[in-house]
Amino acid sequence: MTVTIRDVARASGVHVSTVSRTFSAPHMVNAATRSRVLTVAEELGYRPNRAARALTTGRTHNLGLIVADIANPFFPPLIKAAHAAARQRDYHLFVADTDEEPAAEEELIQAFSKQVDGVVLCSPRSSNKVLERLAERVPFVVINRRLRGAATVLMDVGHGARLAVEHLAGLGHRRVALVTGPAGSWTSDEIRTAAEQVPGVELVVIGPNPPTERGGFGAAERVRESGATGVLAYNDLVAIGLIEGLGDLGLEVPGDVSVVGIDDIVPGRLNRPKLTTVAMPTAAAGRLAVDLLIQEVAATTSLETRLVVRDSTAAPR
Amino acid sequence: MTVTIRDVARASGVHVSTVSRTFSAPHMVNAATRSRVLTVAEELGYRPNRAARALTTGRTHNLGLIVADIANPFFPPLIKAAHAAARQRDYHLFVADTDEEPAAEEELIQAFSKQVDGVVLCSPRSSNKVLERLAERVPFVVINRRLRGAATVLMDVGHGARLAVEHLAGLGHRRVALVTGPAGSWTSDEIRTAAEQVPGVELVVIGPNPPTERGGFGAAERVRESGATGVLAYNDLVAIGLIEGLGDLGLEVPGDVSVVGIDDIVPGRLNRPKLTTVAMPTAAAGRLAVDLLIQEVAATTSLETRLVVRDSTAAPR
DNA sequence: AGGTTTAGTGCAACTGTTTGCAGTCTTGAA
DNA sequence: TTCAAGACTGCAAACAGTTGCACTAAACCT
Repeated sequence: MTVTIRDVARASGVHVSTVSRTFSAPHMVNAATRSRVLTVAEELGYRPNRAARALTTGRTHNLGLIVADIANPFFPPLIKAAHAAARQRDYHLFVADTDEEPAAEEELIQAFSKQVDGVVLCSPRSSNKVLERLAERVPFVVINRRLRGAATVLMDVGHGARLAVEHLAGLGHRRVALVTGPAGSWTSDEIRTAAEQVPGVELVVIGPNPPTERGGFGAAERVRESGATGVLAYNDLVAIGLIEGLGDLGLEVPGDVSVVGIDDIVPGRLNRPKLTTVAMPTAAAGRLAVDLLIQEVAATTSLETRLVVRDSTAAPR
Repeated sequence: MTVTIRDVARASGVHVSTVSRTFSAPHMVNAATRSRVLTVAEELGYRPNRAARALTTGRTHNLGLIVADIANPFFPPLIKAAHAAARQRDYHLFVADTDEEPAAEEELIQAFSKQVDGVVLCSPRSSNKVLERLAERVPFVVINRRLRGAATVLMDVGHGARLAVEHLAGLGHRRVALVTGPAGSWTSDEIRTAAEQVPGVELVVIGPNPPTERGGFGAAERVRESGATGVLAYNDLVAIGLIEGLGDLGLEVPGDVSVVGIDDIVPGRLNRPKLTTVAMPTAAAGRLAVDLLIQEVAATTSLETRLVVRDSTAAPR
């Protein structure tokens, strides 16, 4: 049988409320009593039941984290950091995967609402209207999306994209292709408008493309036709696929064309050539998101991105 | 304020117990009453409070999943599959990361114990003694480890390793190096004993090595010295690092030496050359583990591994 | 017609904690 | 010495459900 607060109370000769307080408000109980209760609790192997506690306090000490696809290499570092931040304050973390389905997103938030103190929603696919309604049921923080009434954590891709194009320009590339992501993607737009602002380079836009390796692979032909010597890809997966596609076309990277990705996922670091990329602070975002949630502040924060130069970029022939 | 079972009861003119039953034992309530209660509940936006339910029933409908490192590419597919399996039966999943620390493992299980109906423990680092004691507090299923009294899901690396070495032998390699993992690793031993059983190849063991890219990189020199033309690496990360190290030494893969990895992680699929590897059924393992947990069966299952031949292996020069 | 089952519902106790209120006992100050 | 203020601690009512038991009424059998 599980040992409860009553067992501890009986065994240490005090009332249950005293036992309760030694755990949830230690300063309210006499030092001697407290230590006696604690040792008895230790002996009996007592651990407070969080569900019961949640019932009265309304706080569960649980958080929810919803991502589009756990297996997409972009997310694990974010999940890991969020988990670490949560544990640090003694919170537990539900992790959920929507499989890119907006409906699952809504469903999950509903299901979580009674069971968590807040949820962090990563790159949500649902409409603003839906999210705003949901935000009334449970506190939110949204990563990578602006949402009225919710705390948001943004990563400044625009800045990174500009750095990337400037890097290419600095190497001497005059014509650079932008291999975009899916139509209507907020990120894709950010990248594009930022890239367009760099003087001295002619930008040719190739897209929309699926945000995957296959998407990049499929764009290789058009990149060659464009005559661009430098490429900024929607993300690392696209960049890696593109490099492979270019290889099949007989084009070397970075010899014939330079390509830079965005995200800085692990496969990019391991790939050959090692990918030059815009590092997204996913870990920082995950950590910050849970901090905002726990402290219940409704700020909207923007995180810096930076350029990581590796081996997939060089001066043009 | 949140709407409770009592609100629904009042609004539909029945007792709370009837409302309770329409949700937890629908067959016990008259069809007409049931539908009335349901529509009222819908109107009011009622959702059962799982924490409260857990208090009386003792079942939380939550599961815990503990892995060594969320950001290690080996785990995300497993986590994703476990999550999907859990959702399918309306369970939620806590995910936790031990950062490779055995102490964190124990701590997490303790913390979970009151809050979940079971936990799946992936490649645990704790001692059997500790785990067996913990198994009394909460049902377990362990992946990748034999443990008395707990359901276990094993992946048959040995079989895969044999296939890999046979593949190399079939290509004509007579001398193959085994780049092992950390000393005392169960997996490492499995691989070795299986590899030794393949006739017609001379096996040279190189190790122990850290189970990382750097570990593989560092072993390149010794691989060259060994004179082996084929290599089986402890895992894909090691294989990838090794390929890079060999490259730095002027050795081409698969031209000069063939290498096969183990795990089939995403970076291996994306790498150039694409990695020949032993595919571990991590997704199946995750799914199976939660199924075992939910059905409370204490079986010990073994999952098949298979060889995926890609571009990092070829006949020797 | 009378007895027995059965379906449906209500009652109230219980799950493990928290917490506002009230009581007791010291302690310090006037 | 008296009174007020603390410091502890106990009491009991929540929190949101579930469930064994009892009760009623209808249906079913002889």
